[in-house]
Amino acid sequence: MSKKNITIYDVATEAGVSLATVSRVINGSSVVKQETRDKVMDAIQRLDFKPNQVARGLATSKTTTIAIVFPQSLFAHVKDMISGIGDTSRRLDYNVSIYTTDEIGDGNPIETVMEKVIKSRADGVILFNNEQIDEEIALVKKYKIPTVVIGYCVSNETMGSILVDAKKIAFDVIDKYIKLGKTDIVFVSPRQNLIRTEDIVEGIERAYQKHNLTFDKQKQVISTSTHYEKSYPQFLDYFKNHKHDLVFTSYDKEAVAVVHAAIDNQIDVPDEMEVIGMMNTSYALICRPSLTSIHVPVYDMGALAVRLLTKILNEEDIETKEVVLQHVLMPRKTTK
Amino acid sequence: MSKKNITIYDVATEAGVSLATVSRVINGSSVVKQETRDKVMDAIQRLDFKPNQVARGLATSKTTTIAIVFPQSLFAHVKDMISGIGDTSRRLDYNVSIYTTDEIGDGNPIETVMEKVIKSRADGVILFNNEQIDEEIALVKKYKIPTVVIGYCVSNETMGSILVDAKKIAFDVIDKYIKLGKTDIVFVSPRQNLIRTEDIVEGIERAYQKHNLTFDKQKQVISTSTHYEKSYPQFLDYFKNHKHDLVFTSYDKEAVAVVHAAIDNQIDVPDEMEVIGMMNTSYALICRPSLTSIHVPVYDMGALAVRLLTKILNEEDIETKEVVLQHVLMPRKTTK
DNA sequence: CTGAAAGCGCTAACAG
DNA sequence: CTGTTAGCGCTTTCAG
Repeated sequence: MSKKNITIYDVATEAGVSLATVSRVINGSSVVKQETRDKVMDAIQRLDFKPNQVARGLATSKTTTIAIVFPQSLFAHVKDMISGIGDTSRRLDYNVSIYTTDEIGDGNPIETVMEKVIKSRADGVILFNNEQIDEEIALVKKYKIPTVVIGYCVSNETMGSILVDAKKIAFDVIDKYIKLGKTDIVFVSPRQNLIRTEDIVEGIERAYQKHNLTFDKQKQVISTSTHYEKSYPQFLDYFKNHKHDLVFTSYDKEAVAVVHAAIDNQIDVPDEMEVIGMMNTSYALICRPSLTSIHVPVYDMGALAVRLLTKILNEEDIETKEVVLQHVLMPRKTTK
Repeated sequence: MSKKNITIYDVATEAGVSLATVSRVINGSSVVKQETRDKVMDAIQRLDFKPNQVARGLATSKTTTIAIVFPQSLFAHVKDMISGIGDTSRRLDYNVSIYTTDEIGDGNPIETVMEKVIKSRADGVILFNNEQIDEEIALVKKYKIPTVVIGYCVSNETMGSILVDAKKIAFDVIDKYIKLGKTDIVFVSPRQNLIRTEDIVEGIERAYQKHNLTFDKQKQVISTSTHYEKSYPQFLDYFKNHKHDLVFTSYDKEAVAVVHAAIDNQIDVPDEMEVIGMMNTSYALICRPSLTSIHVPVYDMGALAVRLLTKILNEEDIETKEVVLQHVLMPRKTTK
């Protein structure tokens, strides 16, 4: 507290100009004579002046920060995107604030969290598909705050989405197996997931329909935990009296639990049963046998999310507010 | 833009009081008559007023946000702490902004990043031990910004640390093995790590010294990549003509690479060679055989980091600014 | 090309 | 217990 923060005003007197001029140079305004610009730059240097973003935010009603909000339980997915989000925001000169929901159980988390976002006056928010996404979307809509959501399709004046085509992903793999006569297929999904379970199931159903077969959601969809300590025992028990042509999971870690549990029940993977995971994370590599997985471009999804969001914020021209990225199957040892 | 943001002034007129009074009630000042407080609350409700944090920040020179900065490469560790950081900041009513370094390679990342932190006027920052921690600490010191660093010991007026006793962790395991006559021990570490490699090595050295043996850093410390695609092949090659009593790694994922590579070279784990990892992540569970690992209380470290930081910010009494947490060995199948 | 002056929305003495 | 009045540090017309 000894040396008070130096302000634009200090720079102005130091440089012998008005504070308006200083403001102009730090904002790169073109209309400043080179000579005075230099004087100001010098003063800034000498005083080690760092413009106060808060004050600027108040004056411009822009905070240049974007808020990302997600439930703790979705962390595994989100972390893979944060690199892309971080790099891109940094490049575009945005700050990013994280707001996590649930896990604490105090009152109504989502509303509470969104209230903080509102108060913070973040310029925009990035949401991730999850069980309560509709509620979250309703809230950002209510407060008209520009947002892009990852993994769930919405778009309007101030909203966009970054997606992979979950229905197609599911349809393609299932269709392929059914064609080979392998119709005993099961889909396992933890409750919280970045990719919409509903979409995957719909894709699967379509594949079955195409071949005049029906997919029985009651029996062919298994829900599980994101914790290996829970999912592995569950499947260890399950595979005592079950075996399928293919089990398809919406996240690699759960697929690993399936693979290990199957093997521990003397089911040969992939000869007797094949397994396909999703996201192509390190879990797929570490799994033995190594896991066939569907690669989803998470870094790019994060990067594009902030890019799209900034376009919305700047009211740039936008070709499409629903950008869908390509996935690719990474064949490894759990499939034939 | 149609309906302008409603401000404290609007609720003041709506409630028929002055804006100072409104300010008082939203800040929970005790000296407001219940009756007028009710009037104001009503108005706030009716207008759906959300106080502007930015304006408040400017007025109080407090942003109630803490910045966490780390290199992308440290993400695996940081993500495990963010739950603790998130929950605790939420409870204490702080926002958290993330600032990532490296990976982009534009100019001098750390200085650039810290400059953003300064401009944002975050109340405090949380740093994580990494290769450039000294530089980072120098910067926060220069700008006198309160900070707590995780995994690296510093403390002074405005700084504290959250730690585990890395030297002791290492000393204890190594001492135990040497006592059993198992002296052929190797330590593997990826370059970026939350736990200081230097400390671990020092702990190992002490254990050797205690038994009048010497630890050869050149040969007994192996550095590797955090990417399994890289570390596994490296060890697959390495174990063609190496075998040790124990290999100890500073992160589970690398231990998994070691275990798999050893097994693939017909080295029996744990009978011929034992392996111990660190952090006790899901990788340890998934590894086959399951990996013995040292559990580090990451959630608590995150939680305590923000708690300590807020104590520093509020100038509360602080017993100690270097809080060290307990670790615990989780024995599994890669040790006898 | 530069300066003066009026805010941005809220807090915090200081009176009353 | 409540209202008045200065700011907080910066941007942005509007003059000149």
